[in-house]
Amino acid sequence: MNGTEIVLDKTDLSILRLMQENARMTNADLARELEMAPSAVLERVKKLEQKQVIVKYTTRISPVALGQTLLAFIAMKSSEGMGSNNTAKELAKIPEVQEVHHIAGEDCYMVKVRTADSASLMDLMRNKFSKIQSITSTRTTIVLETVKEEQQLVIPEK
Amino acid sequence: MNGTEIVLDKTDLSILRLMQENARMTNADLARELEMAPSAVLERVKKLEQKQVIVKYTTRISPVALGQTLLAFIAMKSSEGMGSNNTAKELAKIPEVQEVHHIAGEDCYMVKVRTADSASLMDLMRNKFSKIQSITSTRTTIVLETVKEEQQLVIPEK
DNA sequence: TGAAATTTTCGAATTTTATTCTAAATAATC
DNA sequence: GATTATTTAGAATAAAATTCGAAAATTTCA
Repeated sequence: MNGTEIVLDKTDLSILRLMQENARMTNADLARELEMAPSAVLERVKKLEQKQVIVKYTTRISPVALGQTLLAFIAMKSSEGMGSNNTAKELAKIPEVQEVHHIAGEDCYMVKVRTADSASLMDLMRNKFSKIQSITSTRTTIVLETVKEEQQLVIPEK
Repeated sequence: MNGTEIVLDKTDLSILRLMQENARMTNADLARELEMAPSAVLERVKKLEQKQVIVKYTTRISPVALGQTLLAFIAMKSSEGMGSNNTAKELAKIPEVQEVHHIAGEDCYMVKVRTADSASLMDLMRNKFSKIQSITSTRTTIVLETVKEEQQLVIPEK
């Protein structure tokens, strides 16, 4: 046994499904939807937060509205030993780096980066990535158009 | 002139910065933070929603808690003409597909998929992807470990 | 420039929601 | 099947959301 195992019942899943769709839904509305007392629902939500099932409530902002029109995936190789992931941690510190994944296969990391334009991506590579010694190579793929981008999970009924 | 151009002042950016960090922050707290009347802040938030600067309020849920432990990037080639993006639209309909990007270079699309395990990814490929005739090849990269995953934008001061 | 028009902000009033707490009900344990 | 732990409900109170009219600030353009 692990002690960390998390049991989620039907009600929890419904809460998660509703909250995933609209994080600003009021507790009262949630209660109405689930046909429960607001106090009971609140209790559950707090537990989901405590158990870290709910990681964060966040607002999705249009990148275009903020002039952040460049998105790129960068496959990177690193010279570090397989055990350590210092390279990844260094990459993760950079705000423009939205994702860092350790991947199977030829390359070591898959990195997702969002910046204003290609000039600022170049900046980033020159001033940040180049400072991370362990990176031995990068292969950048520019996104021309994004058709879908979300991280909604598929939440089972039960 | 475009008519669609969006002007965001310092206050708007502060609102976005705070809301991006915590979508469930109360309007009252926002107002206190910005040292403004709640009614004025509310007005701004509503406008940001209307202008689609705020796209969505969403709850980030731990994939592990829901047993969704497999993440993969799939680079795809498609036989469709350059103008159309029907393939992408079909891919976007699949709930397990979190992202679909049209990319520059050899491949046509970069697709991000999250499922329970490798078996369900196989399922997905057999039962969904294979139904999309225009897909001519796929190259799947499995994520071994995710070090960072968010889509927080870097919001300028002014 | 400066008057008119538009937008933004404020503050007070009202409705709604969040939160707390105790007791009852339900579920789990041994 | 009795005991223990957990969950729920309901009522009470504190806090927040929302509305709206008026003042202030900003923008427009003659």
